[in-house]
Amino acid sequence: MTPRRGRPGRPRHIAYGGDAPPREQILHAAARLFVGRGFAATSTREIADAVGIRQASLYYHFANKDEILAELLERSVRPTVDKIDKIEQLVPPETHETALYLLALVDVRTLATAPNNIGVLSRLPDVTSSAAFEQFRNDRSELVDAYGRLGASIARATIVDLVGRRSLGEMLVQVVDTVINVRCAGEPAGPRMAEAVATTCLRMCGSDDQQIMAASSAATQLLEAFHDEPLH
Amino acid sequence: MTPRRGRPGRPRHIAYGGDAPPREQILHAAARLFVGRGFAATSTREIADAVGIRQASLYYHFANKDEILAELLERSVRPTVDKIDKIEQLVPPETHETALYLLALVDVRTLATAPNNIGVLSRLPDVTSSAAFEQFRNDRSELVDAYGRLGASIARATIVDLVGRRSLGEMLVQVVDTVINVRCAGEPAGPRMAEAVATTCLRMCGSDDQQIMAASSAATQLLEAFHDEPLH
DNA sequence: ATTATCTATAGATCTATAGATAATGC
DNA sequence: ATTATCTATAGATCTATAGATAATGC
Repeated sequence: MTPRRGRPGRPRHIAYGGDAPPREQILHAAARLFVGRGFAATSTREIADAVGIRQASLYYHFANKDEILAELLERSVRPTVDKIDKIEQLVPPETHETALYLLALVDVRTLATAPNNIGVLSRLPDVTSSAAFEQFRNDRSELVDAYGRLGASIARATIVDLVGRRSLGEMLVQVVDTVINVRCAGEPAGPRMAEAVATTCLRMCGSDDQQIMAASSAATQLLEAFHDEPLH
Repeated sequence: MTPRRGRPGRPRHIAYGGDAPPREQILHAAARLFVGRGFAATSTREIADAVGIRQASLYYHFANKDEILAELLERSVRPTVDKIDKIEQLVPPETHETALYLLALVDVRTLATAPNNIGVLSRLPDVTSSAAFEQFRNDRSELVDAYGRLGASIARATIVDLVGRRSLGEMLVQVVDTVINVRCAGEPAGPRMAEAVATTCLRMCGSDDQQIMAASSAATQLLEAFHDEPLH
C-alpha cells in the first residue's frame, strides 16, 4: 500500500544527477542557495537547475517552496530536540552541569555539521516572516525551555531570580548559535569550539572552574553514545 | 543651477505623510521593511505604500531598488569610517589603546543608534549577493584595516604574528557587530554595552586591566567631541 | 518653469497546476 | 500499473519607464 519510492520514473533531461534520492538532492541544492543568496531571492527555477530537473518537477516532491524551507528549518533543530529527553533523564552520578554541558555539545555538533550551515536560515527576516517558520518556532521553544530548566537547576537562586528562567534559556541558546556565525566567517567549527561554547554556558550559570572541568570530562565521554544514535 | 529640492510638487494621493524630506521617508520605510522582512522579499510597492505614495513615484528619488539599499548600507558604516582619520591622528598623551577604545565606542554608537537596526542588512545573503553591496565592501574594508592597524600597534608581536593583522581587524569588527545581534534580540544597546565591547576589544589585543581602565576613561572623555561632530 | 507627484503599462519574472510521457516492475 | 519526470501555460506578481498633471515660485 505504501508507495514504493525510489523506483525509476521518466529520465531527467540531464542524464546523471548523482545517486542520492531526488528529495535529498533538492533539499541540498535549496539549502546551498537559500543560505548563499537568501530564501526570497532564490527562485524555484534556480533550485531545479542546480538539481538538473525542470522547475515544475520540484512539485512532485514538495507542495510548494515554503515546504522545502520548513524541512530545512526542521533539520536544523530536530536532531537536538530529539535528544533532550534522554539528556534530561541522566541520573547521578551525572550532575545537572554535565547534562547542560552535554546538551551544548550535542547542539553545537548538530549546527557545526549540518550541511550548508542551514542554521543561518532561522535568522533571515524573509524566513522568520514566512509561514514555514511556525513549526520551527515551536521546536526552538522546546529547546529554549530545556536550556532554561537545566540552567536554572544549576544557577543560584539569585541568578535565576534576576535573569529569569526563560531568558537564561534564550541567552544560552544565543551563545550556542555563535557556531553559526563562525561558520559564516568561513572558519571550521570543531570540538575545540564545542568545548569553548559549552564551558561558557556553564560559566553563565555561575559554575566554578572545578565543576566545569568535571562536567566537561563526564559529558565528553557521554557524547559518543549520542553520536552513534540513529536519527529516526 | 542646483535644483531646488524641497519645493512642493503635485500632492500625494494620501493627504499627509509627515514633514521629513520624501527621500528620507522612503529610506526610513525601506529600512524598516528590509530589516523586518528581508530585501528581496520587500517589493517597491510595499515601500511606497508605507510612505503613502504610488509605487512609480519612488523612481523620482532613486534610480532603482538597489540604490535604496546602497544608501542604507552606506549609512551603516560611513559615520564611523569618516572618523577613522581623526581617531588615528590622536597624539600623546593619548595611547594607541585609547584610540582603539574610542574607535570601538564610536562604532558601537553608530550601530546602536542607527534607525531600524540597519546594521543587519550587510549580513543578509540577498544583500551581500546584490550589486549594491560592492561599495559597502570597500567601506567596511577600510574599517577592518583601521581596526587591524590599531590592534596591531597594541598587541605583542607574538599575537600579531600568530593571528595576522587583517584577521585581527576582522575579529575586532566582528565583536563590535555584536551590537547588531543584541538589537535583534530586542534589548537596548546603551553605553554599558559600548564599554563591554570596547574593553573586550582591548583584551583581545592583550592589554591588561590597568591599560584598559586608562584607555576607557581617556576615550570616554574624547567621545563627546566626536559626538557633536557634524556628519557632513 | 520647476518640482514632485500621478496614471498606465510593457516586459520580465515567478509559482504552481494540468496533463502527457518515458522509464521500470509485476 | 507505478513512478518520476517532462512540456506548456495560467495568473499573479514585480520593476521600471513614458508621459500627464497638480501644486508652488518667479
